[in-house]
Amino acid sequence: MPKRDLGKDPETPRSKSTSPRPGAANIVDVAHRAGVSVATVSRVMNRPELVSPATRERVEKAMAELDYHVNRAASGLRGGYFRTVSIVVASLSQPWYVMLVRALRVELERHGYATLLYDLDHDTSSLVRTLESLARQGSEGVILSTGDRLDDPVTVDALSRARTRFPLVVAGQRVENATWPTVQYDDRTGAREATEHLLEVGAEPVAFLGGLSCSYLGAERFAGYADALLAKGRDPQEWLWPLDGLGFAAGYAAVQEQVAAARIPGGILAVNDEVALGASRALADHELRVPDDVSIVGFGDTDFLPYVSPSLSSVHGSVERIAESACGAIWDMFAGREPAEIEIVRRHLVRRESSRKG
Amino acid sequence: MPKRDLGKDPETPRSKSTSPRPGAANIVDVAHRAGVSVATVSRVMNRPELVSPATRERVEKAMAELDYHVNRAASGLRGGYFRTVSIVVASLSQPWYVMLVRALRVELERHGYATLLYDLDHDTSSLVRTLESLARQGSEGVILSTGDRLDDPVTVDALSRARTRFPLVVAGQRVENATWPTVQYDDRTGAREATEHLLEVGAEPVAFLGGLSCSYLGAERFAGYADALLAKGRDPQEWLWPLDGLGFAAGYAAVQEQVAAARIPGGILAVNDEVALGASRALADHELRVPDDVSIVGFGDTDFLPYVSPSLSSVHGSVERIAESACGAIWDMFAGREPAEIEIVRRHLVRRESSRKG
DNA sequence: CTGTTAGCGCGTTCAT
DNA sequence: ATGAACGCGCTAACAG
Repeated sequence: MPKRDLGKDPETPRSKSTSPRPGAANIVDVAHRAGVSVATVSRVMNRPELVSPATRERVEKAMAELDYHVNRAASGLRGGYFRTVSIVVASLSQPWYVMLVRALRVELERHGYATLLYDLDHDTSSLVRTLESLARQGSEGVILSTGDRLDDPVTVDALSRARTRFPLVVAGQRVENATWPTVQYDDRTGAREATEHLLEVGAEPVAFLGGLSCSYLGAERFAGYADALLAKGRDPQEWLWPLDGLGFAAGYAAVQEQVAAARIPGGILAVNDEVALGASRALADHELRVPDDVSIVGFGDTDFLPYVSPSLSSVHGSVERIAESACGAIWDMFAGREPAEIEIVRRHLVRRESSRKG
Repeated sequence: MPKRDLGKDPETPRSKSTSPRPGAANIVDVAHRAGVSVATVSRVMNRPELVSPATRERVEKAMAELDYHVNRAASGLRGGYFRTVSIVVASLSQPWYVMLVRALRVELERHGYATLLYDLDHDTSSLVRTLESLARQGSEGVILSTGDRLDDPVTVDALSRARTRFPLVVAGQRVENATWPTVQYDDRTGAREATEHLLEVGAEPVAFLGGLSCSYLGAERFAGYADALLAKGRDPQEWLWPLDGLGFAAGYAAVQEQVAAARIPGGILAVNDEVALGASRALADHELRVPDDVSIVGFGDTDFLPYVSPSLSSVHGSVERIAESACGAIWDMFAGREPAEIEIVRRHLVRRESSRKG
């Protein structure tokens, strides 16, 4: 297997600039201009506390005058770091992952790190490939977030090997016997509470709208749903509705199909907010009113929920906390410390019109 | 002004790994194992046609066995390229920019390029700072997309200087006398057609919901709106509604305020889809029906539009075309060719429930 | 507090 | 078709 990482497409033109930018100032130029050695310039950038204020000022002036910017390649080569972290997400078509990327970026930027972005588009083989090529792409660490199942042997192997190459933290799920740090929501409890809420407002029976086969999140949320139903002596399998995809269209199609078959529940717990909105629209198209006929609760508490009609209830969880924890684990690993193995972020239900007492 | 790009926060732990990964194989190891010189290994990676098939195979086998991955830092240092492009967007809170990022990533990945992501969050000073630090962050080129005004002297200067440091393409707007290549939508025509459509369905008067002061896009779309109104002898200023922000909440608040003041139009052209949805909800909260009382058209044709109630009409424009053109310009510049100065992508209206003949 | 110096891993001549 | 050797710009020892 060839290990070429670069420009596989012969059509792709390659950058001509063999040496960086012709007129660009380098550290030697700055040192010269400031009348100091390159080491001092380097210190001003990396360990300013070791340089006298007067010297530091001279150097900084020289840097400004020459429009100097450190060369990341040289810096990374010598120092072994890049001040760059990779984020790998399941799919940017899902708003929650976008929220996560935003939160992570803020956190990373705050610490002076740049962000490399990868989008798997729910393709597992793409995960393995991405992990493989991430090896030396120039990022110091990787934050992976996906709700898709990660526990098949090939993926676990890829993840384990990746872990030996760079700090890796997985946001969103926990794999048995996994060796990497994990941050995730308490999805099971969140789903149980949401289901209990639906039962409380009399929205029976409650259907669970979410695919399970290849979704870790779906399975986890279904487990919480099942907890609530079993406590009431109901069969959780009876109103388990399969879903083909995780977007608006999938939610719409699934509900459309069930309702057309005259299967009409009192409430729907959707695996995410997009599916919930799709479901809501499908119900509307069948003259079913939300929440009077059918209540709906989604997952994620995405920003559009208050503005759709009816506004959608959803299970909230702080994405900032996830981001902070994930970055915290990364900083720990950078520092050679052992990160906390698992961090669980609590969820809570946000009630809106779609699940009011009807 | 100090030019430090790295870890400003003293609290941030720094990566310990002085040399990359301890056990990582490098090009020397591969050469040794394959019984060739490092030059040959390099050729296998970069100019495989110059290596005999037999040798190539031996080298590739060695690379696989050693789990070798080229070191981007060293490669970039020597070769002056990174196979990385930076994307800078106005705000990831707006779905259109997310769509753009997705499309760009696909295009870049297809050509073997990684993606660095920056989010300005509509902060102009942040743009200047970002551009500044992008200088040598390790990306070969920059694609900037924002609808915020770029034509103040400081920004233009920052952009012009950036352009001397790396290939830069601006997606979304054109600045007079600008020296950088631009790809953008034909927003003015799109807005005119949307307004004409609203007039056709009898949704008069038509209000324009969009801030102009700091938004290039707002101004452009207003111009198209004004074109249509002026052709009918209407005053475009009369129903120009200011907007504080560009999200759901801003659209909601603006319409809420106008309606509370008993200013009720027959139609609303919103500067984007989020604003349109916020507006739609505000109308609903005032017992105004869409489209029977008020029609709405947005901009962007975001994916949730068909699933809200009523579904929202919107001005569509191919984000893939924008992405392709932007990348095309980047490849041109990489190859030393002059890119096309301006590329305009056509728009067209997608009619949905919110602007049906009422 | 500051200067000197040795590589980091790779791509590229220029040899052969 | 292949190899030897140089140096890209920077950081981190170490020396002073």
